[in-house]
Amino acid sequence: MSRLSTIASNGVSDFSQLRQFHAQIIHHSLHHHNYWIAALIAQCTRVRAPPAYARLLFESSRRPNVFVFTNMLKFHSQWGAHQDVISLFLQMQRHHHDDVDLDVKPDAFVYPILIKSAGKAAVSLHAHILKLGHACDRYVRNAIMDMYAKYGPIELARELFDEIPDRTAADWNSIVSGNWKWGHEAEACRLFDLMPEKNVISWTAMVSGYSKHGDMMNARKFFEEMPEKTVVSWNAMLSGYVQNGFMEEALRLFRNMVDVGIQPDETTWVTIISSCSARGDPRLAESLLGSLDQRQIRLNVFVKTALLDMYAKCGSIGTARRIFDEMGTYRNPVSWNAMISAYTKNGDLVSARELFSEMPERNVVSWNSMIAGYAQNGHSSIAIELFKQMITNEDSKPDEVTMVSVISACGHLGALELGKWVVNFITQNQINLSISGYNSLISMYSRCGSMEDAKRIFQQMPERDVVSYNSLITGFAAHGHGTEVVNLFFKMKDEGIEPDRITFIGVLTACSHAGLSEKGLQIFYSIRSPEVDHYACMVDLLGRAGKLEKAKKLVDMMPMKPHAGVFGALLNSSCIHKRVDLGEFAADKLFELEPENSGNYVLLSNIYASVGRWEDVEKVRETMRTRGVKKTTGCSWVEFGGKVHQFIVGDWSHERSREIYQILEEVGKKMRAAGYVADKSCVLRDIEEEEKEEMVGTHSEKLAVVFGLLVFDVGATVRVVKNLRICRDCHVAIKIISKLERREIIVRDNNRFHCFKDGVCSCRDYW
DNA sequence: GTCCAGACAC
Repeated sequence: MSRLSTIASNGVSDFSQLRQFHAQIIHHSLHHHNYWIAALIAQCTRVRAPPAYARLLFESSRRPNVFVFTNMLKFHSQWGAHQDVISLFLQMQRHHHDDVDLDVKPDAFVYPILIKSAGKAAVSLHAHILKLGHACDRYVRNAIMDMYAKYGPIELARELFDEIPDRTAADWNSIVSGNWKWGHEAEACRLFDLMPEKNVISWTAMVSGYSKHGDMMNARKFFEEMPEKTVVSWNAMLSGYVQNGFMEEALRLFRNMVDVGIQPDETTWVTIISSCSARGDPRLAESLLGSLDQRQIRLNVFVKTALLDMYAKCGSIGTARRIFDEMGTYRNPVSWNAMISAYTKNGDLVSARELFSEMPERNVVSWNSMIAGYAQNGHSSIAIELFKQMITNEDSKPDEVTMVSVISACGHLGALELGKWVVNFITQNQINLSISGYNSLISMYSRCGSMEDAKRIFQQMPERDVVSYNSLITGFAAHGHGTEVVNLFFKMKDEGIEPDRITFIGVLTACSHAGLSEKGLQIFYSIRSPEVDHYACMVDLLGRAGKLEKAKKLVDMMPMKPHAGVFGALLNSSCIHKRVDLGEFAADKLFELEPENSGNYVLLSNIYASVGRWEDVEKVRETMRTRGVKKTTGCSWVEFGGKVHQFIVGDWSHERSREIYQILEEVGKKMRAAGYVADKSCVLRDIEEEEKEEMVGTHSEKLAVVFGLLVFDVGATVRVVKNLRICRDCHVAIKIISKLERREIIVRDNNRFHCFKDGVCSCRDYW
C-alpha cells in the first residue's frame, strides 16, 4: 500500500509503468476506489495515455467524486478535447443537482479548467461564476482575467487586473502576455518593468512576445538576461527563430541547448521537425529521425503529427499516411487536419474529403482545410457549397481563415452578389478581419469587376501593406485604368511602402494597356533588379505601342533566358500590328516551350489570315492536327439569384436552354436587320463545328449575356466571367447586344475586363 | 490529492 502511495505521489514516467501501476491496484482490489481512480487518471494526464484508457478508468468508478471528475476534466483539457471537458462538466452539474449530498459539486478547482477549455465562450460563464462566489478564488480569478487577456476585450482584462488587491505572479504574467497578444508591445514592456517579482515564466513570455513581433534581437537579449531558463524558455527562443525563418540560428541554438545539458522535450522536437518541413528538407529530417531513434524518444501524438506534416510537405504523402494510420487511437483533431491538408495540398480532394467525412470531431481548421482545398484547386463552387454546410452544421464557427477562402472563391467565380452576401455574413457574425482579410476583399471585388467597392474597402482599411496596394493596382490594371494605377504607385511610395515584383507587374501591365508608354518605361528603369516577368511586361508595352523593333531588341538584350510569357507578348503584338516575321519568330520559340498551348497556334494563324496568307493558315491548322493540339473551349458564367450559371459552347444543359436559344435567334434577326454582317475574317472558325454558325452562334459568352439580359432581368449591368480569351465573334456580338439593349455588359476575359456600353467597348487594343 | 501564468502541431 505504501509503495502504491509512493508511486502515486512521485508519478510514473511512461505508459507501460502506468499500466503496471494499474495492475497492482487491481491486484489489491482497489480499482473501484475513487482515490485510486483519481490518482490513475492524474497519471494518464502525465504520460498522455490514450483517451480510451482514461475513459475506461473513469467508467470504473461507480460514483465518481469531485476528484475523479476534476482529474478527468484535466485529462481532456490537456488533449484539447474541449467538447469532452464541457460535457463532463455538465454531467458533474447533473450529478450534483440529482443528489446534493454527493461529493461532486463543481468547485474552484473545476472552473479554471473549464474556462481554459471553453476559450472565448467562457465569457458566458463569467456571470455564473460571480454568482457562485468563486471569483474571489485566485485561480478562478486569474483564469477569467486570462481569458479576457487572450480573447479580448483586453481592456476588460485590464480592468479586472487593476481591481485585484493581491496580484500573483500569474496575474502579472497573464496581463503581460495579453498585451503582447494584442500587439501592445510598449504596454507589455512597461508592465514587465513594474512587476514586483519576475519569474521564469515572465521572462519567457517576453522572449516569446518579441519573437512573435519578429524582433529577434530583443528576444535574444531577454533570453540571455534571464536569471534561469527552463526547457520552455529554450523552446520559446527556438520557435522564434523558426517562425522568423532563421533556420541556421535555430539549429545552432538547438545544439547549444543539448551541450549545456538541457533535455529536449516533445515541444522541442515538434519545433525542430516543423522547421524541416518549412524548408522542405527531407534529408535533414531523416538525419533528425536517426537521432530521435538513437535517443529512444517516445514519439507522442504532437511529435507524430509534426512528422506526418513534415513528410507531407516534403512530398512523401505515402509515409505521411502510414504515420497517420499507425497513430490509431492516439489521433487528435490536429492529426486529422494535417492529413487532410496534406491531401488537399497534393490536389487529392477525394481522399481529403473521405477523411473529412470520417473524422470524429471536426473543428474550424478541418473545415478551413477542406474549403481552402477546393478553392485552391479550382473548385470554387464546391468550396462555397461546403461553407454553406459549415454554417448550417454549427459545430464550428467560421473564422477569418474560412472567410478568406470563401471570399477568394467568390472572386474566382466573379460572383459579386454572393460576395456581398459573404461580406454581410462577416459583419453580422463579427468576424474580425486582419490586413490580409481586407486584401482578399479587395481582390474579390476587383475580380468581380466592381472597382468602386474595391476602392472603398481599400480606403476604409485601418492599415495597408504592400499586398493591399498590389490587389488594388492589379484590379485597376485589369480594368485598364492606367492613370489610377500610376497614382496609386506614387501614393504607396509616399506612404513609405516599398513596391515589390508584383507591384511592378501590375503597374507595367496597366501602362501597357492604357498606352502610357513613357510612364511605363520610366518605371521599368527604376526597378532595381528587374525579373523576367517585368521584361515580359515591357515587351508587351513596346509591342502594343507599335515599337516592335524595340521590343525584339529588348528580348535579345535580356540578361536572363526569356520564358513563354516574353515570347507570348511578342506574338500578341505581332498579331495586333500584323508583323509576320516577328510573329513567326515568337511562335517558333513558343511551340518549343509549350507545344500544347493552342492559343499560340491560333495567334500565328490569325497573323497569316490578316495578311491573306491562307495557305499558311492551313499549314498551322495541319500542324495542330498532327500534334494533336485541341483548341481549348472556354466556358462562361453569369451570376443570378445567388447562383452561378455556367455555359459552354453549344451547351444545352441549362434548364432554360430552349428559351435562351430562341431569344438568341431573335436577337440575331434584329442584328441583321440593323445591318450587322458577320465578320468573315474570324479565322480557325471551322475547327469546331459549332463555330461555323454566323453571328448568332452558340458561344458561351453569347449564351451568358442572353441569359443575363433577356431571360432574367438582371438590371443595368450583366457580368460575364470567363477566364480564357473570348473569340472575336463573341466580342462583336456582345457589343451589338449592348447597343440594342442599351445596357452595360461587363465581361471578364483572361482576367481582364471589358465594359460594353451602348455598343462601345472600353478596351482600346484588344482587337 | 486537484486548479492559474511562458513554448509546439493543422
